[in-house]
Amino acid sequence: MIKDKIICGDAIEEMKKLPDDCVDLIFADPPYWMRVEGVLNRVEGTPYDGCDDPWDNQFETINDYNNFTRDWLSECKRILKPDGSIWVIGGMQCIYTIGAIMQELGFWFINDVIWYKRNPTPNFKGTRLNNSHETLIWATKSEKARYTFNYKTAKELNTDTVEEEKFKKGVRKQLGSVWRIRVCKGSERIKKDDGQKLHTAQKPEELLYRIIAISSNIGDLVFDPFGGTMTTAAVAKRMGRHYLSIEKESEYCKYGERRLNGVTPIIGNIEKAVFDKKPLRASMKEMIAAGYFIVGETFYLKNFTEGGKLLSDGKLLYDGKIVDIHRCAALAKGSKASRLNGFNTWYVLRDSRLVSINDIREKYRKFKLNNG
Amino acid sequence: MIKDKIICGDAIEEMKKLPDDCVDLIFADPPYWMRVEGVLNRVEGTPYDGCDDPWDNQFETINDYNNFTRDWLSECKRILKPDGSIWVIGGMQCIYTIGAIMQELGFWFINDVIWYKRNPTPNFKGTRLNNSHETLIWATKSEKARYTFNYKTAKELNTDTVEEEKFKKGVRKQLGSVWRIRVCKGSERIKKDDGQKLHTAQKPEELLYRIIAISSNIGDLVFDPFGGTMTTAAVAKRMGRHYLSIEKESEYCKYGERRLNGVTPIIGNIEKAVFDKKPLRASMKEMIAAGYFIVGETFYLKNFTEGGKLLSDGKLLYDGKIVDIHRCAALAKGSKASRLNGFNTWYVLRDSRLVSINDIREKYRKFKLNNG
DNA sequence: CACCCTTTTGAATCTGTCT
DNA sequence: GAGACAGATTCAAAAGGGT
Repeated sequence: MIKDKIICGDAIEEMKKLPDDCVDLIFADPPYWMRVEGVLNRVEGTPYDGCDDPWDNQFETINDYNNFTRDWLSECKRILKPDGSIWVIGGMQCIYTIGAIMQELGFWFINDVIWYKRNPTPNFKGTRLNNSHETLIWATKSEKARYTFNYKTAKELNTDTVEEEKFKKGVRKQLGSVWRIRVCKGSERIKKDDGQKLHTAQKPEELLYRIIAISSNIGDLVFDPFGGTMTTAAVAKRMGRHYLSIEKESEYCKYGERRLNGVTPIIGNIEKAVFDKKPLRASMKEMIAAGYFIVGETFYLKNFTEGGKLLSDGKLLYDGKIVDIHRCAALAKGSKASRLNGFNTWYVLRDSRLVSINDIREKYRKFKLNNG
Repeated sequence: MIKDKIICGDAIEEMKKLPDDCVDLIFADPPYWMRVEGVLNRVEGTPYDGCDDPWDNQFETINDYNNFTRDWLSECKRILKPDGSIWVIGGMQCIYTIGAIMQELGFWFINDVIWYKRNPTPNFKGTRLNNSHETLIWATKSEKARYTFNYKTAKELNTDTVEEEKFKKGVRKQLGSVWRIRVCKGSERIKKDDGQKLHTAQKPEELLYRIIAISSNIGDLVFDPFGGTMTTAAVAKRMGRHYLSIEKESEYCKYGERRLNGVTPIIGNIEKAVFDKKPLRASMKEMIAAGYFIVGETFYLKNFTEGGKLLSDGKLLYDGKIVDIHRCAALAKGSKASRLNGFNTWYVLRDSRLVSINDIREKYRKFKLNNG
């Protein structure tokens, strides 16, 4: 499989050369149909294509744009792995068409995400509200897909709803669907040799950083059909992912190669998604067999209330009934719920002191990790 | 024309009975088609009382939903005045379908607006990003529509990007497309006589307040095809607009009537959009005719420098040339500009003291307002 | 009345893996 | 594919109750 490459060519034609189910993550920033001027533009307004190209003429009507959208999305769906996911970004001119076609093609939406710009261009004319956001759609190929979502890593990155001071102290909240991110400006902006900016719609690296951190793992292949300034590829490489980007404009490809050559991977906890690593499975039954719990011993609540006697199958005898530790937790606490997390509820006596069964489980997991 | 009424019946059928081009503003909160199944438990185990409305889940396929959407939007387009506008709200499950169909029907998008919820329901299971927004589309029937947009009123209402303290001091910034508004909870929520909430998706009054303040004027007719708890009608009535709402559920209509009976109009500067009121036109010529200026009198700069003699057509004789007061201001101040604002430049003698001609114009405007 | 602590609740496509 | 079972999971705001 081709990877870590920029392909200079037409997105749809080049995608057709790729095999089925070959990429883990797609980020797409497609051209959009601006009906005001009848010119095909990127979000924020730069012309997408040279006007001498006959490819332009396909976009004379909204119907042509729909067909184009359906074509590239269909190819994306084909090359995306069953458990992979896709992000598409767009402004109000195109995102509704794109979203509707995605649903028509069977894509299943995980979230739509708002990029709420910290420093949008003001609307000088005062004829409408200042357009200060763009929309991203995050989706899978099907409802059943078990997509990568590094929930805790996302939480770790959440600067949107936690004030800066609290954030520094380590306070983290569940990440939401509105992301406050700066527009790409200053030194981040790729300049041509003549000092002019290469592209007016260059996406900020922070946006791609979040997307890749949240929805992919180290070593995954990140694909971008409309590579542009190669932000997707650059951030993917920096984060230890593989990349593959298609771009039609040879000038963008040239500067993109140069940009990618300057990127060195930096792999930290976020990149490795260590917060989301799943612990070893540890059933009560096997912990009893390993001697970490003793059949017949009493389980207590934190306040020393007796909560049941341990049976050999890992369940508890409580009030004459045999129930699992989670159900028993709900009963003992008088909860309306049928089950509560037993590991956060129960304590046992060790050296005359109460010890959380969760702590004991952690010890067992370390043992299991070291001893096969 | 029917107005200030709740119509109990099917939205599409009842709209068909209304004439063409009869409403100024539409707010539509259609069924979202959430596709929720089963019971969702909170972390503590209690069930979440979400959207179990059969009305929301009546659609079998995307095609059914598309057809329904196309039907009600078509009727909305027909009854909306040529210079009116429409707001439609939806979540990620439906807004892309809605937006695409609106564009297909020829609606012209002014803005899409994000309702960024201050207190969204968290994602209890950590399965995806916390869905903390809904999307509104604001559109007209055609590109040519001269829609109402109270720009300065919008700015006046902007609490989203100005910190509270500065806001209190009167600092205002251009209103953007992301609105930070609380979810409707607590005492604002309409309760049934048994104490249960009437409706699972009651919209906050603040949201409607902004919409109506920004995109309508006193006396306009505000229409809502899916009235629900009648928030649209209630806020419209409070703001001195006429209302017309359709609702299928007779229970909602009953409580809606009760709610509307309790509403008294409160008309302030926001409601009247005074910030956006254009001042009366007042030409020099008509002010001379009304005796506010005397032909032949001298116009002075603030420092008593003579700046020209007033002619009968309202122009000034300056340095042997006949020029208008704005051009003359530039000449007299030696400015590089060809024209400066003459009303801020010139003074005339009244009772031996210099008086700004702008103050005299204000007096004249007051007179004109009171005397036709 | 002020303050503090607890309880309630909001348009939600809301579990994963092994047998 | 169904069933068993292990394991992981929430935030802001307002209402209500007690001191």
